Amino acid sequence: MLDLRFVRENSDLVRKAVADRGLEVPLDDLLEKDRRRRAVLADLEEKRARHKRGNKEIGERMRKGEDPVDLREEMGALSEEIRALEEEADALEEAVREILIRIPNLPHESVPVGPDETFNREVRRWGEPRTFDFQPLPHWELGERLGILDFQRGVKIAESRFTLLRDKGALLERALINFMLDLHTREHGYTEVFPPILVNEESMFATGQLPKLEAEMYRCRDDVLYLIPTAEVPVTNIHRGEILEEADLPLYYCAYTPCFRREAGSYGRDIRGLIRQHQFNKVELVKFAHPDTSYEELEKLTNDAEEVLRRLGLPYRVVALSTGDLSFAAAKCYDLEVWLPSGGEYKEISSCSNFTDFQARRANIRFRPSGGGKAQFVHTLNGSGVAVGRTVAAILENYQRADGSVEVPEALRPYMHGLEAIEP
RNA sequence: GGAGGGGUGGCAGAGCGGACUAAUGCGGUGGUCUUGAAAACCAUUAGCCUUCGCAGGCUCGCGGGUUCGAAUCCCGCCCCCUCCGCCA
Repeated sequence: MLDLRFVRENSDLVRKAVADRGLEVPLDDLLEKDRRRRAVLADLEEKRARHKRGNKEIGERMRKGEDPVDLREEMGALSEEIRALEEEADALEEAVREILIRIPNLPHESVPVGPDETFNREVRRWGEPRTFDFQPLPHWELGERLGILDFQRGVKIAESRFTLLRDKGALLERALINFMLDLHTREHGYTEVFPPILVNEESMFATGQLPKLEAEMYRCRDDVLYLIPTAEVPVTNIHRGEILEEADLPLYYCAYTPCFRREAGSYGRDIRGLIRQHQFNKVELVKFAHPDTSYEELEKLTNDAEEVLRRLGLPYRVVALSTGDLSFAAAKCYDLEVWLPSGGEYKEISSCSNFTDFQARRANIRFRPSGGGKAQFVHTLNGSGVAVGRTVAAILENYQRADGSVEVPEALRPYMHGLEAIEP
Protein backbone atom coordinates (compact mmCIF):
# COMPACT_ATOMS: atom_id res chain seq x y z
CA MET A 1 0.00 0.00 0.00
CA LEU A 2 1.21 3.45 -0.83
CA ASP A 3 1.04 6.39 1.56
CA LEU A 4 -2.18 8.31 0.86
CA ARG A 5 -0.43 11.62 1.37
CA PHE A 6 2.24 10.60 -1.10
CA VAL A 7 -0.39 9.64 -3.66
CA ARG A 8 -2.17 12.95 -3.08
CA GLU A 9 1.00 14.96 -3.61
CA ASN A 10 2.55 12.88 -6.40
CA SER A 11 -0.45 11.76 -8.41
CA ASP A 12 1.37 12.10 -11.75
CA LEU A 13 4.18 9.86 -10.57
CA VAL A 14 1.71 7.24 -9.37
CA ARG A 15 -0.27 7.50 -12.58
CA LYS A 16 2.85 6.82 -14.63
CA ALA A 17 3.96 3.93 -12.42
CA VAL A 18 0.60 2.21 -12.72
CA ALA A 19 0.58 2.75 -16.48
CA ASP A 20 4.13 1.33 -16.78
CA ARG A 21 2.85 -1.86 -15.19
CA GLY A 22 0.10 -2.01 -17.76
CA LEU A 23 -2.58 -1.57 -15.10
CA GLU A 24 -5.41 0.82 -14.52
CA VAL A 25 -6.48 2.37 -11.26
CA PRO A 26 -9.28 4.93 -10.71
CA LEU A 27 -6.85 7.48 -9.40
CA ASP A 28 -8.97 10.57 -10.13
CA ASP A 29 -11.83 8.96 -8.29
CA LEU A 30 -9.55 8.40 -5.33
CA LEU A 31 -8.28 11.98 -5.33
CA GLU A 32 -11.79 13.39 -5.56
CA LYS A 33 -13.10 11.21 -2.72
CA ASP A 34 -10.07 12.07 -0.64
CA ARG A 35 -10.76 15.78 -1.13
CA ARG A 36 -14.37 15.36 -0.11
CA ARG A 37 -13.43 13.26 2.88
CA ARG A 38 -11.12 15.94 4.23
CA ALA A 39 -13.80 18.60 3.77
CA VAL A 40 -16.36 16.50 5.63
CA LEU A 41 -13.81 15.75 8.33
CA ALA A 42 -13.12 19.44 8.98
CA ASP A 43 -16.83 20.07 9.46
CA LEU A 44 -17.25 16.96 11.58
CA GLU A 45 -14.40 17.77 13.92
CA GLU A 46 -15.63 21.30 14.48
CA LYS A 47 -19.04 19.92 15.47
CA ARG A 48 -17.51 17.25 17.68
CA ALA A 49 -15.48 19.86 19.54
CA ARG A 50 -18.65 21.89 20.15
CA HIS A 51 -20.47 18.74 21.28
CA LYS A 52 -17.73 17.91 23.73
CA ARG A 53 -17.74 21.37 25.27
CA GLY A 54 -21.54 21.34 25.57
CA ASN A 55 -21.61 17.96 27.28
CA LYS A 56 -18.98 19.06 29.72
CA GLU A 57 -21.11 22.05 30.59
CA ILE A 58 -24.17 19.84 31.15
CA GLY A 59 -22.13 17.79 33.58
CA GLU A 60 -21.01 20.86 35.46
CA ARG A 61 -24.50 22.33 35.69
CA MET A 62 -26.06 19.06 36.79
CA ARG A 63 -23.54 18.83 39.57
CA LYS A 64 -24.81 22.22 40.72
CA GLY A 65 -28.33 20.81 40.82
CA GLU A 66 -29.61 22.36 37.58
CA ASP A 67 -31.15 20.51 34.66
CA PRO A 68 -30.19 22.40 31.48
CA VAL A 69 -33.01 21.09 29.28
CA ASP A 70 -32.34 23.50 26.41
CA LEU A 71 -28.67 22.55 26.23
CA ARG A 72 -29.50 18.85 26.40
CA GLU A 73 -31.84 19.26 23.45
CA GLU A 74 -29.26 21.25 21.51
CA MET A 75 -26.63 18.59 22.10
CA GLY A 76 -29.10 15.91 21.08
CA ALA A 77 -29.65 17.61 17.74
CA LEU A 78 -25.92 18.16 17.29
CA SER A 79 -25.39 14.48 18.03
CA GLU A 80 -27.64 13.60 15.10
CA GLU A 81 -25.68 15.86 12.75
CA ILE A 82 -22.41 14.33 13.94
CA ARG A 83 -23.72 10.85 13.34
CA ALA A 84 -24.67 11.72 9.77
CA LEU A 85 -21.29 13.31 9.08
CA GLU A 86 -19.49 10.33 10.59
CA GLU A 87 -21.32 8.02 8.27
CA GLU A 88 -20.37 10.14 5.30
CA ALA A 89 -16.73 10.39 6.37
CA ASP A 90 -16.51 6.63 7.05
CA ALA A 91 -18.02 5.80 3.68
CA LEU A 92 -15.56 8.10 1.90
CA GLU A 93 -12.61 6.75 3.86
CA GLU A 94 -13.60 3.21 3.01
CA ALA A 95 -13.99 4.11 -0.66
CA VAL A 96 -10.56 5.74 -0.69
CA ARG A 97 -9.02 2.73 1.02
CA GLU A 98 -10.63 0.29 -1.39
CA ILE A 99 -8.86 2.04 -4.24
CA LEU A 100 -5.62 2.63 -2.34
CA ILE A 101 -5.07 -1.02 -1.39
CA ARG A 102 -5.35 -1.96 -5.06
CA ILE A 103 -2.63 0.41 -6.23
CA PRO A 104 0.59 -1.55 -6.84
CA ASN A 105 3.98 -0.53 -5.50
CA LEU A 106 6.05 2.05 -7.40
CA PRO A 107 8.77 0.38 -9.48
CA HIS A 108 12.32 1.45 -8.68
CA GLU A 109 13.98 3.72 -11.24
CA SER A 110 16.34 0.91 -12.28
CA VAL A 111 13.48 -1.36 -13.33
CA PRO A 112 13.23 -1.83 -17.11
CA VAL A 113 10.03 -0.25 -18.42
CA GLY A 114 7.88 -2.45 -20.60
CA PRO A 115 4.47 -4.12 -20.72
CA ASP A 116 5.52 -7.78 -20.34
CA GLU A 117 8.31 -10.28 -19.74
CA THR A 118 9.88 -9.69 -23.13
CA PHE A 119 11.19 -6.44 -21.63
CA ASN A 120 12.95 -8.23 -18.78
CA ARG A 121 16.69 -7.64 -18.82
CA GLU A 122 19.26 -10.36 -18.32
CA VAL A 123 21.78 -9.18 -15.74
CA ARG A 124 24.31 -12.03 -15.67
CA ARG A 125 24.88 -15.70 -16.34
CA TRP A 126 26.74 -18.33 -14.40
CA GLY A 127 27.89 -21.73 -15.64
CA GLU A 128 27.83 -23.33 -19.06
CA PRO A 129 24.85 -25.44 -20.08
CA ARG A 130 26.20 -28.93 -20.50
CA THR A 131 26.34 -30.58 -23.93
CA PHE A 132 25.18 -34.19 -24.00
CA ASP A 133 26.61 -36.95 -26.17
CA PHE A 134 23.28 -38.76 -25.80
CA GLN A 135 19.65 -37.73 -25.92
CA PRO A 136 18.91 -36.22 -22.49
CA LEU A 137 15.57 -37.06 -20.91
CA PRO A 138 13.16 -34.71 -19.20
CA HIS A 139 13.16 -35.07 -15.41
CA TRP A 140 9.71 -36.67 -15.25
CA GLU A 141 10.88 -39.57 -17.41
CA LEU A 142 14.12 -39.91 -15.47
CA GLY A 143 12.26 -39.79 -12.18
CA GLU A 144 9.73 -42.41 -13.17
CA ARG A 145 12.41 -44.74 -14.54
CA LEU A 146 14.41 -44.37 -11.33
CA GLY A 147 11.31 -45.03 -9.26
CA ILE A 148 11.70 -41.81 -7.32
CA LEU A 149 8.87 -39.73 -8.82
CA ASP A 150 5.38 -41.24 -8.84
CA PHE A 151 3.04 -38.89 -10.66
CA GLN A 152 0.14 -41.31 -11.06
CA ARG A 153 -0.14 -42.03 -7.39
CA GLY A 154 0.15 -38.34 -6.57
CA VAL A 155 -2.91 -37.80 -8.70
CA LYS A 156 -4.71 -40.73 -7.09
CA ILE A 157 -4.05 -39.48 -3.56
CA ALA A 158 -4.86 -35.83 -4.30
CA GLU A 159 -5.35 -34.62 -7.86
CA SER A 160 -3.23 -33.55 -10.81
CA ARG A 161 -0.19 -31.43 -9.99
CA PHE A 162 0.51 -33.46 -6.84
CA THR A 163 3.42 -35.90 -6.82
CA LEU A 164 4.56 -38.73 -4.59
CA LEU A 165 8.31 -38.79 -3.93
CA ARG A 166 9.82 -42.17 -3.21
CA ASP A 167 13.00 -43.54 -1.71
CA LYS A 168 16.01 -41.58 -3.08
CA GLY A 169 13.61 -38.99 -4.46
CA ALA A 170 12.23 -38.26 -1.01
CA LEU A 171 15.78 -38.32 0.34
CA LEU A 172 16.94 -35.88 -2.33
CA GLU A 173 14.12 -33.51 -1.47
CA ARG A 174 14.99 -33.67 2.23
CA ALA A 175 18.72 -33.32 1.51
CA LEU A 176 18.13 -30.17 -0.53
CA ILE A 177 16.06 -28.60 2.24
CA ASN A 178 18.75 -29.28 4.81
CA PHE A 179 21.54 -28.17 2.50
CA MET A 180 19.84 -24.87 1.77
CA LEU A 181 18.93 -24.19 5.40
CA ASP A 182 22.46 -24.96 6.55
CA LEU A 183 23.99 -22.71 3.91
CA HIS A 184 21.81 -19.74 4.80
CA THR A 185 21.93 -20.14 8.56
CA ARG A 186 25.60 -21.07 8.94
CA GLU A 187 27.21 -19.02 6.19
CA HIS A 188 24.80 -16.21 5.27
CA GLY A 189 23.64 -15.16 8.73
CA TYR A 190 19.94 -15.98 8.56
CA THR A 191 17.92 -17.12 11.57
CA GLU A 192 15.93 -20.25 10.90
CA VAL A 193 12.23 -20.24 11.73
CA PHE A 194 9.46 -22.74 11.18
CA PRO A 195 6.20 -20.79 10.96
CA PRO A 196 2.52 -21.75 10.81
CA ILE A 197 1.52 -23.02 7.37
CA LEU A 198 -2.07 -21.81 7.78
CA VAL A 199 -2.46 -18.07 8.25
CA ASN A 200 -5.31 -15.66 8.87
CA GLU A 201 -6.67 -12.91 6.63
CA GLU A 202 -4.67 -10.13 8.28
CA SER A 203 -1.44 -11.90 7.43
CA MET A 204 -2.49 -12.47 3.83
CA PHE A 205 -3.49 -8.84 3.50
CA ALA A 206 -0.25 -7.58 5.02
CA THR A 207 1.98 -9.12 2.37
CA GLY A 208 -0.40 -8.25 -0.45
CA GLN A 209 -1.89 -11.67 -1.34
CA LEU A 210 -5.31 -10.40 -0.32
CA PRO A 211 -7.46 -9.10 -1.76
CA LYS A 212 -5.95 -9.51 -5.22
CA LEU A 213 -4.89 -13.17 -5.25
CA GLU A 214 -7.78 -14.71 -3.35
CA ALA A 215 -8.46 -17.17 -6.19
CA GLU A 216 -4.86 -18.44 -6.06
CA MET A 217 -5.11 -19.74 -2.52
CA TYR A 218 -6.51 -22.74 -0.73
CA ARG A 219 -8.87 -21.83 2.09
CA CYS A 220 -10.16 -23.91 4.96
CA ARG A 221 -13.86 -24.64 4.92
CA ASP A 222 -14.72 -24.10 8.58
CA ASP A 223 -12.08 -21.59 9.61
CA VAL A 224 -10.95 -18.33 8.06
CA LEU A 225 -7.44 -19.63 7.45
CA TYR A 226 -5.48 -19.96 4.23
CA LEU A 227 -2.73 -22.38 3.25
CA ILE A 228 0.35 -20.29 2.58
CA PRO A 229 1.44 -19.85 -1.05
CA THR A 230 4.95 -18.96 0.20
CA ALA A 231 6.75 -18.64 3.55
CA GLU A 232 7.01 -14.94 2.75
CA VAL A 233 3.55 -14.58 4.29
CA PRO A 234 4.05 -16.03 7.79
CA VAL A 235 7.67 -14.90 8.09
CA THR A 236 7.03 -11.29 7.10
CA ASN A 237 4.12 -11.29 9.52
CA ILE A 238 6.42 -12.23 12.40
CA HIS A 239 6.83 -8.53 13.07
CA ARG A 240 3.40 -7.29 12.02
CA GLY A 241 2.29 -4.41 14.23
CA GLU A 242 5.68 -4.13 15.89
CA ILE A 243 8.18 -1.33 16.32
CA LEU A 244 11.72 -2.63 15.93
CA GLU A 245 14.95 -1.05 17.14
CA GLU A 246 17.02 0.60 14.42
CA ALA A 247 20.14 -1.04 15.83
CA ASP A 248 18.58 -4.48 15.27
CA LEU A 249 18.21 -3.90 11.52
CA PRO A 250 18.62 -5.62 9.20
CA LEU A 251 16.91 -8.81 10.43
CA TYR A 252 17.48 -11.96 8.36
CA TYR A 253 15.16 -14.95 8.51
CA CYS A 254 15.00 -18.13 6.53
CA ALA A 255 12.34 -20.79 6.61
CA TYR A 256 11.59 -24.08 4.99
CA THR A 257 7.87 -24.58 4.38
CA PRO A 258 5.59 -26.39 2.01
CA CYS A 259 3.73 -23.96 -0.27
CA PHE A 260 0.27 -24.34 -1.78
CA ARG A 261 -1.04 -22.67 -4.91
CA ARG A 262 -4.22 -23.35 -6.84
CA GLU A 263 -2.59 -22.27 -10.10
CA ALA A 264 -5.94 -21.01 -11.29
CA GLY A 265 -5.70 -19.98 -14.92
CA SER A 266 -2.54 -21.92 -15.78
CA TYR A 267 -4.34 -25.04 -17.05
CA GLY A 268 -2.12 -25.87 -19.97
CA ARG A 269 1.21 -24.72 -18.57
CA ASP A 270 3.97 -27.04 -17.40
CA ILE A 271 1.52 -29.88 -17.09
CA ARG A 272 4.21 -32.56 -16.87
CA GLY A 273 6.75 -33.00 -14.13
CA LEU A 274 7.61 -31.07 -11.02
CA ILE A 275 7.68 -27.55 -12.42
CA ARG A 276 4.17 -26.41 -11.56
CA GLN A 277 2.70 -28.21 -8.58
CA HIS A 278 -0.14 -27.34 -6.24
CA GLN A 279 2.11 -28.30 -3.33
CA PHE A 280 5.84 -27.70 -3.32
CA ASN A 281 8.65 -27.14 -0.86
CA LYS A 282 10.61 -23.94 -0.68
CA VAL A 283 13.32 -22.43 1.46
CA GLU A 284 12.56 -18.74 1.74
CA LEU A 285 14.75 -15.80 2.71
CA VAL A 286 13.13 -12.77 4.35
CA LYS A 287 14.72 -9.51 5.43
CA PHE A 288 13.58 -6.51 7.42
CA ALA A 289 15.90 -3.72 6.36
CA HIS A 290 16.59 -0.05 6.92
CA PRO A 291 15.18 2.07 4.06
CA ASP A 292 18.65 3.45 3.31
CA THR A 293 20.18 0.05 2.62
CA SER A 294 17.33 -2.04 1.24
CA TYR A 295 18.63 -2.08 -2.33
CA GLU A 296 22.06 -3.23 -1.18
CA GLU A 297 20.27 -5.88 0.85
CA LEU A 298 18.43 -6.98 -2.29
CA GLU A 299 21.74 -7.53 -4.10
CA LYS A 300 23.07 -9.54 -1.15
CA LEU A 301 19.89 -11.57 -0.84
CA THR A 302 19.95 -12.39 -4.53
CA ASN A 303 23.57 -13.45 -4.21
CA ASP A 304 22.69 -15.69 -1.24
CA ALA A 305 20.07 -17.44 -3.37
CA GLU A 306 22.50 -17.73 -6.31
CA GLU A 307 25.04 -19.39 -4.03
CA VAL A 308 22.68 -22.37 -3.70
CA LEU A 309 22.79 -22.91 -7.46
CA ARG A 310 26.54 -22.35 -7.69
CA ARG A 311 27.25 -24.92 -4.96
CA LEU A 312 25.01 -27.38 -6.74
CA GLY A 313 26.74 -26.63 -10.03
CA LEU A 314 23.53 -25.67 -11.81
CA PRO A 315 23.91 -23.13 -14.65
CA TYR A 316 21.63 -20.15 -14.22
CA ARG A 317 21.01 -16.58 -15.20
CA VAL A 318 19.71 -13.58 -13.34
CA VAL A 319 16.95 -11.49 -14.88
CA ALA A 320 15.70 -8.07 -13.79
CA LEU A 321 11.93 -8.06 -14.22
CA SER A 322 10.34 -5.29 -16.23
CA THR A 323 7.54 -3.09 -14.92
CA GLY A 324 4.96 -5.23 -16.68
CA ASP A 325 6.21 -8.46 -15.10
CA LEU A 326 6.74 -7.13 -11.59
CA SER A 327 4.47 -8.51 -8.88
CA PHE A 328 1.93 -6.26 -7.17
CA ALA A 329 3.90 -5.49 -4.00
CA ALA A 330 7.43 -5.42 -5.45
CA ALA A 331 9.43 -2.31 -6.30
CA LYS A 332 12.22 -4.36 -7.86
CA CYS A 333 12.67 -8.03 -8.53
CA TYR A 334 15.37 -10.37 -9.83
CA ASP A 335 14.37 -13.80 -11.05
CA LEU A 336 16.93 -16.58 -10.90
CA GLU A 337 16.45 -18.95 -13.80
CA VAL A 338 18.05 -22.38 -13.81
CA TRP A 339 19.04 -24.21 -16.97
CA LEU A 340 16.70 -27.07 -17.86
CA PRO A 341 18.01 -29.24 -20.72
CA SER A 342 14.56 -30.75 -21.40
CA GLY A 343 13.18 -27.43 -22.55
CA GLY A 344 16.52 -26.04 -23.65
CA GLU A 345 15.73 -22.94 -21.66
CA TYR A 346 16.21 -21.16 -18.38
CA LYS A 347 13.33 -21.63 -15.92
CA GLU A 348 12.47 -19.53 -12.89
CA ILE A 349 13.66 -21.11 -9.66
CA SER A 350 13.79 -18.08 -7.40
CA SER A 351 12.34 -14.62 -7.23
CA CYS A 352 14.09 -11.99 -5.10
CA SER A 353 12.25 -8.77 -4.38
CA ASN A 354 12.47 -5.51 -2.51
CA PHE A 355 9.00 -4.44 -1.42
CA THR A 356 10.29 -1.18 0.10
CA ASP A 357 7.72 0.08 2.62
CA PHE A 358 4.74 -1.32 0.69
CA GLN A 359 4.20 -4.43 2.82
CA ALA A 360 5.46 -2.71 5.96
CA ARG A 361 2.72 -0.11 5.64
CA ARG A 362 0.04 -2.76 5.17
CA ALA A 363 1.54 -4.77 8.04
CA ASN A 364 2.45 -1.74 10.17
CA ILE A 365 6.06 -2.80 10.74
CA ARG A 366 8.21 0.12 11.83
CA PHE A 367 11.48 0.92 13.52
CA ARG A 368 12.40 3.54 16.06
CA PRO A 369 15.39 5.65 14.92
CA SER A 370 18.31 5.33 17.34
CA GLY A 371 18.51 9.09 17.77
CA GLY A 372 14.83 9.16 18.76
CA GLY A 373 11.95 10.56 16.76
CA LYS A 374 9.03 9.16 14.86
CA ALA A 375 8.88 5.49 14.04
CA GLN A 376 9.40 4.82 10.30
CA PHE A 377 8.35 1.91 8.15
CA VAL A 378 11.01 -0.71 7.54
CA HIS A 379 11.67 -2.14 4.10
CA THR A 380 10.82 -5.80 3.60
CA LEU A 381 12.53 -8.13 1.14
CA ASN A 382 12.30 -11.74 0.31
CA GLY A 383 13.46 -14.34 -2.13
CA SER A 384 13.35 -18.06 -2.66
CA GLY A 385 16.52 -19.67 -1.61
CA VAL A 386 15.43 -21.69 -3.57
CA ALA A 387 12.36 -23.63 -4.78
CA VAL A 388 13.09 -27.25 -3.89
CA GLY A 389 10.92 -29.11 -6.42
CA ARG A 390 12.37 -27.22 -9.35
CA THR A 391 15.85 -27.86 -7.98
CA VAL A 392 15.13 -31.58 -7.99
CA ALA A 393 14.05 -31.28 -11.63
CA ALA A 394 17.19 -29.31 -12.49
CA ILE A 395 19.51 -31.80 -10.78
CA LEU A 396 17.91 -34.80 -12.46
CA GLU A 397 18.18 -33.22 -15.89
CA ASN A 398 21.60 -31.61 -15.58
CA TYR A 399 23.29 -34.52 -13.79
CA GLN A 400 21.80 -37.36 -15.81
CA ARG A 401 24.03 -40.00 -17.42
CA ALA A 402 23.60 -42.03 -20.55
CA ASP A 403 22.51 -45.12 -18.56
CA GLY A 404 19.61 -43.23 -16.97
CA SER A 405 21.30 -42.84 -13.58
CA VAL A 406 21.81 -39.42 -12.01
CA GLU A 407 24.97 -38.23 -10.35
CA VAL A 408 24.49 -36.57 -6.95
CA PRO A 409 26.07 -33.09 -6.85
CA GLU A 410 29.03 -33.14 -4.51
CA ALA A 411 27.66 -30.51 -2.16
CA LEU A 412 24.65 -32.72 -1.55
CA ARG A 413 26.42 -35.98 -0.79
CA PRO A 414 26.93 -35.31 2.93
CA TYR A 415 23.19 -34.87 3.12
CA MET A 416 22.51 -38.16 1.30
CA HIS A 417 24.61 -40.55 3.36
CA GLY A 418 27.50 -40.20 0.91
CA LEU A 419 25.45 -41.40 -2.04
CA GLU A 420 27.24 -40.57 -5.31
CA ALA A 421 24.52 -41.45 -7.77
CA ILE A 422 20.85 -42.38 -7.95
CA GLU A 423 20.55 -45.57 -9.94
CA PRO A 424 17.58 -47.66 -11.05
C1' G B 1 -16.65 -29.28 22.27
C1' G B 2 -18.48 -27.94 27.76
C1' A B 3 -18.00 -24.63 32.23
C1' G B 4 -15.84 -20.41 34.40
C1' G B 5 -12.54 -16.00 34.32
C1' G B 6 -10.49 -12.02 31.55
C1' G B 7 -8.91 -8.28 27.36
C1' U B 8 -7.20 -0.57 29.84
C1' G B 9 -0.63 3.02 27.74
C1' G B 10 6.24 -0.74 26.68
C1' C B 11 4.69 -3.98 31.13
C1' A B 12 1.80 -4.56 35.68
C1' G B 13 -2.71 -2.65 37.33
C1' A B 14 -6.92 0.85 39.30
C1' G B 15 -11.25 2.92 37.34
C1' C B 16 -17.26 0.26 36.34
C1' G B 17 -22.44 6.79 33.56
C1' G B 18 -20.37 13.54 33.84
C1' A B 19 -12.91 16.74 36.73
C1' C B 20 -10.92 10.12 32.51
C1' U B 21 -7.24 15.81 30.18
C1' A B 22 -7.13 7.39 32.36
C1' A B 23 -4.74 6.89 39.08
C1' U B 24 -0.52 4.28 40.91
C1' G B 25 3.75 1.20 40.30
C1' C B 26 7.61 -0.90 37.19
C1' G B 27 10.52 -0.27 32.95
C1' G B 28 12.71 3.54 29.29
C1' U B 29 14.95 8.49 28.47
C1' G B 30 17.13 13.17 30.29
C1' G B 31 18.85 15.75 34.59
C1' U B 32 20.51 16.69 39.98
C1' C B 33 23.75 14.34 43.44
C1' U B 34 28.50 11.04 42.96
C1' U B 35 35.54 9.87 41.55
C1' G B 36 32.26 6.22 38.95
C1' A B 37 27.96 3.40 39.84
C1' A B 38 23.73 2.21 42.81
C1' A B 39 20.07 4.54 45.68
C1' A B 40 17.28 8.92 46.20
C1' C B 41 15.06 13.13 44.01
C1' C B 42 13.20 16.12 39.65
C1' A B 43 11.44 16.03 34.74
C1' U B 44 9.81 13.28 30.75
C1' U B 45 7.82 8.87 28.60
C1' A B 46 1.45 6.21 22.79
C1' G B 47 -0.29 6.14 18.10
C1' C B 48 -3.18 7.98 14.20
C1' C B 49 -6.18 11.69 11.36
C1' U B 50 -7.29 16.89 9.61
C1' U B 51 -4.41 21.51 9.31
C1' C B 52 0.80 25.93 6.25
C1' G B 53 0.23 26.73 11.41
C1' C B 54 -2.58 27.71 15.79
C1' A B 55 -5.46 24.10 17.14
C1' G B 56 -8.94 20.28 16.90
C1' G B 57 -10.46 15.26 16.59
C1' C B 58 -10.12 9.76 17.10
C1' U B 59 -8.35 5.43 19.71
C1' C B 60 -9.58 1.61 26.87
C1' G B 61 -9.95 -6.13 22.03
C1' C B 62 -13.55 -5.31 17.45
C1' G B 63 -18.50 -3.90 15.74
C1' G B 64 -23.42 -2.24 16.88
C1' G B 65 -26.96 -0.06 20.55
C1' U B 66 -28.89 3.02 24.93
C1' U B 67 -27.85 8.28 26.59
C1' C B 68 -27.28 15.28 26.19
C1' G B 69 -22.80 12.30 27.73
C1' A B 70 -19.85 5.39 27.66
C1' A B 71 -13.40 2.61 29.55
C1' U B 72 -17.95 2.26 32.63
C1' C B 73 -24.71 -0.04 30.85
C1' C B 74 -26.97 -3.58 26.79
C1' C B 75 -26.29 -6.93 22.30
C1' G B 76 -23.10 -9.56 18.80
C1' C B 77 -18.17 -11.09 17.41
C1' C B 78 -12.85 -12.05 18.10
C1' C B 79 -8.84 -13.35 21.15
C1' C B 80 -6.38 -15.01 25.74
C1' C B 81 -6.28 -17.79 30.52
C1' U B 82 -8.03 -21.88 33.99
C1' C B 83 -10.57 -26.54 34.60
C1' C B 84 -13.10 -30.77 32.12
C1' G B 85 -13.59 -33.80 27.61
C1' C B 86 -11.20 -35.36 23.02
C1' C B 87 -6.45 -35.83 20.70
C1' A B 88 -0.57 -36.33 17.70
